[in-house]
Amino acid sequence: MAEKISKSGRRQHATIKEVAELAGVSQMTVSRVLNRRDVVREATRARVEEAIRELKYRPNLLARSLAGGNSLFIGMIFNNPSNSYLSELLIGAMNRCREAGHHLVLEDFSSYKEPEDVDELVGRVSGAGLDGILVVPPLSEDDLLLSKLDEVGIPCVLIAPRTRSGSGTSLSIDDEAAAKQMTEYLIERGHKRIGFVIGAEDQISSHRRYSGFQMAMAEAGLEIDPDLVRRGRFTYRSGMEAADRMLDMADAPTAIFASNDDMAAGVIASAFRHGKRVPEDISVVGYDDTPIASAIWPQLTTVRQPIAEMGYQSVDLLASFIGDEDQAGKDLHPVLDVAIIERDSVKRVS
Amino acid sequence: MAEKISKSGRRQHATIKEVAELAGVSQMTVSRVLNRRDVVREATRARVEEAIRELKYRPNLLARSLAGGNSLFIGMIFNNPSNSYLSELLIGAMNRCREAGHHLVLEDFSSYKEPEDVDELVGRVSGAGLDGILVVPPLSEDDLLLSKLDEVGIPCVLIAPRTRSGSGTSLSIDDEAAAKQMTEYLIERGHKRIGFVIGAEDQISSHRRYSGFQMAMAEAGLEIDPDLVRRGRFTYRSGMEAADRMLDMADAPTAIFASNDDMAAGVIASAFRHGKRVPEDISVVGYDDTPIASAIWPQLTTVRQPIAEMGYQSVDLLASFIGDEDQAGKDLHPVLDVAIIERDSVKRVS
DNA sequence: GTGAAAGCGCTAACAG
DNA sequence: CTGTTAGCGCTTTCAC
Repeated sequence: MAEKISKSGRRQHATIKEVAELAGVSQMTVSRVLNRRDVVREATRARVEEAIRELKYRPNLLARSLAGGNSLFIGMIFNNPSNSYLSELLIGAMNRCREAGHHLVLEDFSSYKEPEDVDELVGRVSGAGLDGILVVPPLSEDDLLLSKLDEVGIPCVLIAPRTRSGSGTSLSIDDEAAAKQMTEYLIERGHKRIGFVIGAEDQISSHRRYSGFQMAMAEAGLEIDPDLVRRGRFTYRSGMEAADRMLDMADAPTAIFASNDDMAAGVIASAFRHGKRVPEDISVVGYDDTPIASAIWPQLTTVRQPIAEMGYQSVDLLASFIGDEDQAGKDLHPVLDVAIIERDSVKRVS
Repeated sequence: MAEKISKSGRRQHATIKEVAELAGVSQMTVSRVLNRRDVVREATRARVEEAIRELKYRPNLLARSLAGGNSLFIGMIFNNPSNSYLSELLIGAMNRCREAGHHLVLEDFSSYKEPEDVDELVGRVSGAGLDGILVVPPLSEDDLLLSKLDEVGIPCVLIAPRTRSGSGTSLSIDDEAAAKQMTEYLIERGHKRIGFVIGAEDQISSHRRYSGFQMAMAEAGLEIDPDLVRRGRFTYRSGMEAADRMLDMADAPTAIFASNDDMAAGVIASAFRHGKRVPEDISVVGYDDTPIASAIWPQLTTVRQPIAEMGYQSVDLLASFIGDEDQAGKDLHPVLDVAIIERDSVKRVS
């Protein structure tokens, strides 16, 4: 280790200047091979790369952003800090921010309970010198907040918002297609009497997921028994209650599709209370692939959203929205695909 | 809004130079009032502060850290990206990093499955020019990884590690005291026959939590029935199985303390299968306050760790460890306090 | 008390 | 293809 140690005991990293000296070129040339801009001659590039390796040089991101002048301060607002969804979003967003030299600033909006709170909170982000904001659900479904944000004119990317319109940009996943796919998965495995637990009435994803279920059933020529469709509130308990009603029926379903994992876990609890085994006596599927899906037993077959990917892309979306005057020709509301995660809660019936 | 807009359409923030001009002083003076170093004369300071307000000036953190020369690149390694624990830790750490001008770099170690993987992974962080590393559990309990990290000589803060010793620093919470407190909570509410589900054998927190349980029982003069102590694996299913055995007994416990929330949820599922109501027929408590604790029904009374606070403090701990030559007189292994979160899974018995 | 100069490490603009 | 000259916005000397 030939590293210099400053008086503070910190490691000094090699700088571009030292690399340039070792390679016998100018700083600019080093900078060029780093950024692969114009083609540096093969021979010089090799020398520079050798020097970089030797000195274990790593570009200083701070200096890079400062000099480059194109580094955004991006805020991320959320109201549920203890949430695995947030954790994945954060990872995706941070990774992209680091790559692109942007800076992510977290703003906790947990204290937002009453409509009166919104002004203070929005003031906090608008006065913070942020270049743009990433709005994490369920904040992205809050019309009051959204309109206030729009008022102060700060660029926003809404993550999984209620609607895909609006003055800003948004990033969503196709709930309808996903629910349709999951229903088809059940149908392919021989299920015909399928129960469905709808989510909370005020969340748009509830409707879209139910609609996907309806589409798949219709396409397969299967009938939906109205008694097998119950509304829940996206909570464990509401899922349990919904299932209680279905399983009390003489002609109980062979499978239940709950609109999220919490409710699906509640459905499984209800099955236990009714002396039924999962998946032998009844198949259960969820949606979201939250930690509860793999925590419970049997582990839940469910729908997984590419959450980290959304975090990653949301940064780019915001950056391109801020960077360009004209938004023409750009997809301001991209939609991402989901995947079915097969675990142990579904069984084929004959 | 008198903001200048660059050709790229980005907002230009006011700089220290503009503030200085408006206030009729030098940049240096502005810098001084910002950093509250030596006392700037009251009158000048007022002028500067007025200018700052007028221009909505916010110091550029990039430039500040670059010039200051004291800004760390801190890595955070984890192996479970979809985890609410990580999300809170991240929030705490990021907030402190922003305040202190440090940079947090996330490194996903999920691919670490076999001992062979460790060298490549450690190489990734040691070659990345990081000043230090925050090790998130359960990585902080992995002796192989820890020794490799030690070998390459990169400063680490271990979050909730197996032991409080070691060459680096660590941050933990007092599992034993917390479990003792929770047991006392149950005892105060009249419970005498209390079941306990131990966690996975290889995790040190399992032992500490059980030990806290034993201490409280002993101090209260209560006996521990060996049949009421079962080992689980920190999973839902293992909690369910452990409770199955206890609830099959003629003399079933009136309360069960599971060493984490997943197992507690499994205990509740087992109670359902045995036709018991929670908390009317049996009280159940967990540990961790993960999302599952408030997702299930009834909501779990549990122990909450100050996770975000740990993230926050871990950054300072690392920074002070890196910054100073002599570690004398500093607490290298601080221990944080926990809190009991009262919800609906406990009932007083007479 | 306050200011002027120099530079943190890098990249943009223009030369050559 | 490569080097030179300027800064990015701030803080650190060291003067006054």
